[in-house]
Amino acid sequence: MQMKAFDAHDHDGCISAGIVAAERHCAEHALQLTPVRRRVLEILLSEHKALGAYDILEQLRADGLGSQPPVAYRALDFLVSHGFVHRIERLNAFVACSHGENAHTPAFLICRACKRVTEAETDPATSELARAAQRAGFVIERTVREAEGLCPGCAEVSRA
Amino acid sequence: MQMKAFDAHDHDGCISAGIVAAERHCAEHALQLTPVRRRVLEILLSEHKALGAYDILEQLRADGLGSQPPVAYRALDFLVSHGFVHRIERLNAFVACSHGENAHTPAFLICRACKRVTEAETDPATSELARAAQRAGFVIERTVREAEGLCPGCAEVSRA
DNA sequence: AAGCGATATGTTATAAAATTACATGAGGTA
DNA sequence: TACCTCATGTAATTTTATAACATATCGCTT
Repeated sequence: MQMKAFDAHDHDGCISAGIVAAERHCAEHALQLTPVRRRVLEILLSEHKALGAYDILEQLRADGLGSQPPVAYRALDFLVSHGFVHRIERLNAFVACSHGENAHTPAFLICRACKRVTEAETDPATSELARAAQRAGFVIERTVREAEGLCPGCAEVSRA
Repeated sequence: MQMKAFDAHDHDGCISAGIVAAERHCAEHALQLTPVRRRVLEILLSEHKALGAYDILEQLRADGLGSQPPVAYRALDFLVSHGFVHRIERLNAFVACSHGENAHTPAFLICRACKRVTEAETDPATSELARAAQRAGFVIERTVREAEGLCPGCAEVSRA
């Protein structure tokens, strides 16, 4: 299991791996990783933090790549719908996926102090949500699992 | 486990039980269940659906109980912070709690067709989120667990 | 090459959700 | 009374998201 966001690591690798994975997936599925989409993904890959659409838009603007909200939202829709980026409902914000390109059911740990977000792979079948749904006869199409709190580093600081 | 929202039931009982539980809790804890707060709780108890703050505000306005957004948001903040109401992050909306007054870690099943929301009690300790947090050394303060899909009734209709 | 459909982007305007800041009011209590 | 706390009233603004319509680009067909 990867849980890089809260640990020191070679972050340049995260960026290039994310871009490469997206490029490959797009090539294989006849999808267009256009300049705007690619740039939005890069922006999100540049830190393990969730960014709001307007934060991203600001950076796009600085790059001369689009200045109106729909530009950012459309790129984000594309990236989210193909699994390159996840939306964090709790924050109305977005993070780059950190699990290569395969479909998955992620859970997120959101540090309220340093704002980093880490993605944990979960087994949807064994979750409480799935069990509750089964008991109720409910057909799940999408789930949101997000925990807010303190990452190891920030928890330690706050105890000190 | 209660999972009333998707089943036929004596709904008047839900409303009065919700109000009574809130009244009692407020009396015991020296909290004020003011007319606006009480009315917002009633509005939310009147259906097992999530309502946006502005939907609620509209009803308050009709009742002459307040017409500006902060009125609704303040009442909702109060009700949420004392556990009488839950916020559904996925919908930016609110539902009345259906589990009496004790603190709990609910999960929600949201039907995208009929819009009803049901609350399932979960054991936070055994959840995927808790396991992931434990592995990472993350201290959870709050969790969001929401599943979107089709309730039993709407799933059947869509299969027909 | 001209025309066509599909996909992506540019731009204006607006909607929806939430908060800030400051004024007012209703109770208790010293 | 004077004061404090809690709750409400109100105006203005900020933040997040979408609708609607125009333009551009690319591949395909004829």
